[in-house]
Amino acid sequence: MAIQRNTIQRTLVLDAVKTLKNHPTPDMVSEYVRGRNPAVSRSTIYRNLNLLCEEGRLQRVHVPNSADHIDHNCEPHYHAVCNKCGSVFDVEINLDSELSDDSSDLCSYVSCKGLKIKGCVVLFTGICDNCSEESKI
Amino acid sequence: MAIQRNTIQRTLVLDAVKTLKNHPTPDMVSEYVRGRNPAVSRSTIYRNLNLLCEEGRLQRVHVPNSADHIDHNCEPHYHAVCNKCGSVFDVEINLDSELSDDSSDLCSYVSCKGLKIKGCVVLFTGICDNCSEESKI
DNA sequence: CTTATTGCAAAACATTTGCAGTAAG
DNA sequence: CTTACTGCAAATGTTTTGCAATAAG
Repeated sequence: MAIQRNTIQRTLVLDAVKTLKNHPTPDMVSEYVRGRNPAVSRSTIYRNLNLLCEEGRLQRVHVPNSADHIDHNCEPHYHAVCNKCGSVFDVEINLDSELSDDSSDLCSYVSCKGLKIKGCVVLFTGICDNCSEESKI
Repeated sequence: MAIQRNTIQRTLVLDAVKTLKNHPTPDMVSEYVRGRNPAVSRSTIYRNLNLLCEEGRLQRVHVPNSADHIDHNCEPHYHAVCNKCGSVFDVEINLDSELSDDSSDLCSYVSCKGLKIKGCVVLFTGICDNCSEESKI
């Protein structure tokens, strides 16, 4: 079912992701939304994030061993996750590389017996500045 | 804690993954193991898969919206998942491409503000032959 | 003997769902 | 009015954990 009505809950959810800008998890969205309207339920957060992602107004970032993260930027681009704190960052492509923003380009480099490859998910990993600072102390 | 004892349960778990060869989920491992020894508990399956992966004797393949899959082949290589049935396949690199088996090579193509990139996870997606046959019928 | 390992049941975690009530159009 | 949407509570799927009992070395 597509989006047909503009509820205050829906607006709050979309605004939260756009305001936070930090690839929040549904939980972080929930916390932010509840700060402005404590009555909004967790199910509504999840349902609206799902609908907004399906409509292409938000983008989902799957992170292993963690909740999903939500990106307000729907243009194709890569992400990186901190192995310590789980924060998600946007990644920049080096100008002189063969890699493009569109990860499905990688598909032309590979083949697979028994499966027709259509797309590709890439997630970079590392340690964020915050966490590497902490470990120095 | 590292592996120190060779229990029959541990042997059954390792044998299951090596025999099945199809990147089974813990559930599929459990079913196979229980076919040979119904007393083995699910916790033991999980605990042994975790230990064997930590030791580098098995490899874990994270699949979004699905249980993990376990690979008996620990050499670095890429995987693809069927969007319909969730089966996991090994991917072959085209000989004349810049892509190598080691996904961390991709890291040299990108940079990230606020995070030091160390590695990279790649998962190809598509439709397997079985599922595309089914949809033709 | 010692303690790593097991089985069980319960908990944890992220997310979805059934249903009756509410509100957007 | 109609029915998309919400809130709640309960269920789902996957994995982990506390604890007493077992067994590997």
